[in-house]
Amino acid sequence: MRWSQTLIPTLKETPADAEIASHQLLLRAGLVRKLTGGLYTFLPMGLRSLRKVEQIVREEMDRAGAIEVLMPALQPPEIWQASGRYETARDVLYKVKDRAHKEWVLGPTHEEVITTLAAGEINSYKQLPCNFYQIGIKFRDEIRPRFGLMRAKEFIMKDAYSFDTTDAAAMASYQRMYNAYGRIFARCGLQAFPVEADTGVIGGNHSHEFMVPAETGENDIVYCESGGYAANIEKANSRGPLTPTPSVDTGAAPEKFATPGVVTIEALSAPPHGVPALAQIKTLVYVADSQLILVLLRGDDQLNEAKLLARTGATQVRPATPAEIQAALGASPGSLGAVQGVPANTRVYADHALQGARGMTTGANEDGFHLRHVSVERDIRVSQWEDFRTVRVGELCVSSGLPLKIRRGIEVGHVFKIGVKYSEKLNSTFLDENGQRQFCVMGCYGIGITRTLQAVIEQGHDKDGIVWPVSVAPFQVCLTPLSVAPDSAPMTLAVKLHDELTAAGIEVILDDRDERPGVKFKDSELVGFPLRVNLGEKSLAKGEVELKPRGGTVQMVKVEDATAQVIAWVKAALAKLG
RNA sequence: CGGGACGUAGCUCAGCCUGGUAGAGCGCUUGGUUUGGGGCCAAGAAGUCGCAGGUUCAAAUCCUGUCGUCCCGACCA
Repeated sequence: MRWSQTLIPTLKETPADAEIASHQLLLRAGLVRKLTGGLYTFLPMGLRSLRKVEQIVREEMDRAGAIEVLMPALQPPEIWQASGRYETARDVLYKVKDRAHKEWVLGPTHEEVITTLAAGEINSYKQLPCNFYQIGIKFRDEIRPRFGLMRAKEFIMKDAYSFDTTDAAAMASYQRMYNAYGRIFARCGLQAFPVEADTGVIGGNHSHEFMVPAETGENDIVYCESGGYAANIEKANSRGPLTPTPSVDTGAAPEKFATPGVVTIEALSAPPHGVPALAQIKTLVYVADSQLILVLLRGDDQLNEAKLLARTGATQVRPATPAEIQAALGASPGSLGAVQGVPANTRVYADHALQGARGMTTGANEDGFHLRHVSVERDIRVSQWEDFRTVRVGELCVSSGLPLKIRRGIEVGHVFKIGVKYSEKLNSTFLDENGQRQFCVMGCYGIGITRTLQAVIEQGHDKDGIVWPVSVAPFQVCLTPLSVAPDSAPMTLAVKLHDELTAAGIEVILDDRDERPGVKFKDSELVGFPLRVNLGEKSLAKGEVELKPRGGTVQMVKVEDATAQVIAWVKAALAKLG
């Protein structure tokens, strides 16, 4: 390939609407162009890298025994109604109408479609286990697309769905995908590691996310330095708060006292009241699937809504409005408490940190008053004790006892064991050895292909541009003749190397532009080709060319050895990635 | 959906406060020069100042509305 025969529109200046390095470089290196918010066109170099990530994923899926299919993006709403997600996922569903005004859904994911397929095609335990995958476009009505390809309205995903006869067999399928994911990210040159994850709207009970550590990531990862524990903060737990909750039994009964204008934990902890946050009870009112519930936490803890969703088993939770709170409890936010005035049919959830708590202070359910000397288990009708709090840095790891740390990460993959949620709803069954009809046990496995591509850039760049792993670079080698006159020595040799390397299966781009050396060097470094071969009159006079690895130092090579040396360099670099 | 910032040439931006002939750098075109790290000189093309109203003799500039972009939050399979 010749540089002048493709489209590589590099930019000297940073586009104003790109915030993070990888997004800026996608634009500056001419890999993509924005059509509008959250929608991008892939240009030739971006497309080549995208195809390489896809190919790595495809090879590893095939190796793991998964079967490639391709499902429609346009889907009938009926299967979404059947699964229940027409409602629960409505916020991200794009809906379109045809000329007869019938509604269709643009698929944000494909559990419904694959399960419908399996319901029709899988009838016997002899057909199981099986695992179908596809690489295709997903549509999600994101509230806020951002960071280029990281969170887009339309993106490319590899999704796989396993079907098994039993829970144990499903775990084996899950483990195969988990292992394949490790290989995939390693081959992409990415440092990605698995963390325990919340299962969210997809449902299920066992899940890991693959995270690329990056300050610009949108997830908080809680991890233990022992290496034995890592979890998304939505899922993470610890041995509890570092400071003990008050638990001395004074025998005193709850006592109402006036706190005019005091409506925050912080205000109550300040003079004149001076009640430390950890000795307060935070009373939150939520609506879980239209059911009003109370959630009690220690005053200095933060509610983890993902845990609330999981522990209550609700499909949706949201904070109650002030009007709903007033109607149910007769007080305003800031003066709420669960000691008195809670309707008998209202479930009261409490966090474990409050178990055994005595001498606590909480709202009196009367504006302008609080209660002191509250013993949680004596004075409050708690329906259910659960872990609802958000873990904080420094708390102790449940297994190792070491202090936990938190860092940011980009989620590039996610594996779930789903169970029978979709097979029940969409009737995916098989007959077992005894002729009994059973539901298929499912798992689902996603990799954000476009996001992975950008994560590679986020992890691999320097001040000059992208530093591609050789496995996903748009071209492995860039030939840079410093003179491009057709019969000049540099150009003649460049053409010869280009043809020899291409014949040997090396991916080569020949920078045949009549530009000054500085421009060509800067561009090749911006786009990030792993190996550049400089062909200039000076070194050619000595019978040599220069090999310049991206981010490395120049190595002089005899002209007659150049082809073999380049091939060896590429092979060695690929081998390192596994 | 709440909070904030911003829409002026392909890109990055100035001009707006204090209304009066539309600007710079990069990029692009042409010519010259240069030739191992985005070189230099000269000439040139290119903008309904996001859009719609309003105020005014006169609006990029002031006012109102609207659309879009980016950031923070909420949300997130």
